[in-house]
Amino acid sequence: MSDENPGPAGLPEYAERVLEVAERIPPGRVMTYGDIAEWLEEGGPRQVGRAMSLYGRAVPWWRVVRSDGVLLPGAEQRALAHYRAEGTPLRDSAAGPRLDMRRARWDGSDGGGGRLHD
DNA sequence: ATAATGACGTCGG
DNA sequence: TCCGACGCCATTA
Repeated sequence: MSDENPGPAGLPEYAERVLEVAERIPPGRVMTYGDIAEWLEEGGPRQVGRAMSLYGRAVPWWRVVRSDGVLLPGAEQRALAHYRAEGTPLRDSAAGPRLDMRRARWDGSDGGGGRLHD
């Protein structure tokens, strides 16, 4: 049987962990698919992306982004509105606004002294 | 079992 | 900066 091991919330355990991290990302900051995978020490960027596409609608999905800072295809306007509202660092490129990963990327550590950037 | 697909990532040109 | 080729890995066809 194609078992998915649904957790208490009714979704696969792995997806549940991904969503848990996504909810942890502070406003104005973002995390990449790859970073979340490493942080979980399980799966890879594509698995995180899959989990988000299937179950991520209930969490701040706009804070989970690609490493190159490209806005989520198909939801660019929605994402942009959130970024502006949260003050997420953006960058202007010829093709349009992109995330300024250098400043927006969050490593998973809380602000309490554990910041590695900036 | 093999091939194609996807909310990815890195590298070379 | 932009674009294509490859690598990666679970799911689908």
